[in-house]
Formats: sequence, C-alpha cells, structure tokens
Amino acid sequence: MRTRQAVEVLAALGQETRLDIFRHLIQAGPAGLPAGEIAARLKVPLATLSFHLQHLKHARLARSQKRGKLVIYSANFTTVDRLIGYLLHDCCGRPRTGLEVCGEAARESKPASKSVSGEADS
Amino acid sequence: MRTRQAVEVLAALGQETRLDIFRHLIQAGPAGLPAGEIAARLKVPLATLSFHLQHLKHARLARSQKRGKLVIYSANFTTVDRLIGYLLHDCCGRPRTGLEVCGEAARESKPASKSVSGEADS
DNA sequence: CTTACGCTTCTACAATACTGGAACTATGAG
DNA sequence: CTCATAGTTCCAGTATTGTAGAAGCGTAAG
Repeated sequence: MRTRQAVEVLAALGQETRLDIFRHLIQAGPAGLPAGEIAARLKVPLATLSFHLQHLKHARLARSQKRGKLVIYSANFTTVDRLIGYLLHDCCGRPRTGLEVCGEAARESKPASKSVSGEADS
Repeated sequence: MRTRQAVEVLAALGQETRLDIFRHLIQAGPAGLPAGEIAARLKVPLATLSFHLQHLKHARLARSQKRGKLVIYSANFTTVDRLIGYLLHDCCGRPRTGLEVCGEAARESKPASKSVSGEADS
C-alpha cells in the first residue's frame, strides 16, 4: 500500500461516525447490511450516512451491491489488512518485526501480564 | 485501546503532512529529531510543523524532550502497536485471527506470490 | 545586559469536512 | 399507472482543520 492510499484509509477511519459505520459492517460480516439498517442502528439521517458510505467506498473500506431496492454494504477486510501491513512495514518496520508486534497485540487482549518490553508510555 | 482514542490516532495519521512527520520520526528511531531538522527536511514552515507536532503529541504518537534550546521529538511506537491491536481485535477480530492477518501482511512485503485467499479486491 | 537562535503561541484566513432537509431516482407492490 | 419504499444527490449552513506570518518566550553565547 502506498502512503497516499494509507492517508486516505486512515482519514476515512479517523472520523467517529465513519468508524462506527465500519465497525457495524465488520460485525455484520460478509453478508453486510442495507443502508437503512445502518442508519437506523446509528440513528444517523440517511443523507449523512450516505455521505460517509461514499467516503468508505472511495477508500475501498466498503463495498456495495444492490438487492432489490436495498443497497447492501459490506466491509472490505483486505484494505484493513493492507493498512496494518503498511503500518507494520513502511512505518514501524524499523525497530521490531511484525510478528513481535502481533505478539504484543495478542497479549494486549488478555487480562494482563507483566509488561515484557521496557518502554514507558508517556 | 478505546474507540475514542483510536479515532484520534487514526485522524492524526490520516493527514499527509502529519504522516510524513511521523515517518521521519520513525526513521530517526528512539534518538528522535529536533523540530527544526524536521521542518527543514519536509520544507514546512516551523509554525505549521509545530501545529502538527502538537497534534501528534496529543494523540500520543510523539513525545518531546528539551535538550538545550532544541526540542527533540521522537515517535511513540506503542501507540501504533495499540492501534494495530485495536484494528485486529475490535474491528477485524471477527473473520480471522490476528496471526493470519500478520501472515498476510508479511506476504505482502515480498515480491509477489499467487494470492492464496480467494477474496476479490473491488 | 544584549543578541541570536529554536521553537511555540497567537492570529487570521482559506480550504475542507460534516450535517441534514429537500428534491430526485430506482425498484417493487397493488 | 400510481403509490410507497430505499437511497442517492443537491444544496446550504456550520464547524473543523490546515496553513503560515508575526509576535512572544526561553536558552545560551558574546
């Protein structure tokens, strides 16, 4: 993933409403959700929702397909994977390997264990 | 990492100038870089740079320390790690495991190999 | 003390983004 | 065909963000 696209994806997710929408799409899995359903769940006017959905589509974070008069939106997981790849390699490949970071990430989801790395957290 | 903070970090990195600054900080490693040096490298006016640096600090993506009359900025790797953790678990923990994603990310950095997953890329 | 330097804060302006009502388009039911 | 439903696009209006000159604040050297 190029930096230019990374900026676009990061900016797309760096907005509360949009990240909320995206999380709902993830929850819904590959089956996706119709726009109206998302609007109802998030209590966002359809026009506003549509605006953000176009944004997510443009960043390749969401896909849409028509089913009757519904428009079903679903998350594009590969874009997130690529973003993570970008963060791991282009940004943070210097001080440690991706697997190490994955290890740290995995550790974070567990209750708690004595921190292994010595880095403080400002 | 809470969603609220994730939005902040994503937004902080979702801006070209700021991502550029951050990448330079990463390149510089733990030693960091003085503000003026960053401004010179990126050819950004000091006032503009300072604005973005405060932004990065607020998102806990950068730290600063004074050394004489220099202000040295350095990247806070753990925040990126946590962001990745958030993306892996809170966002994308549904369809596959973190290690799988790490595998995909690792694969992406190599020249090219026949795509293993069947997912299309819209 | 005075000056130079490095950086931040102040300030104003331009650009961009977010929001949501209203009008419009497409699909399906009666 | 007519009507209802689902979404998108249009169009303000408002808010937020990005940019950068100018002034201000420390620090250190002369």
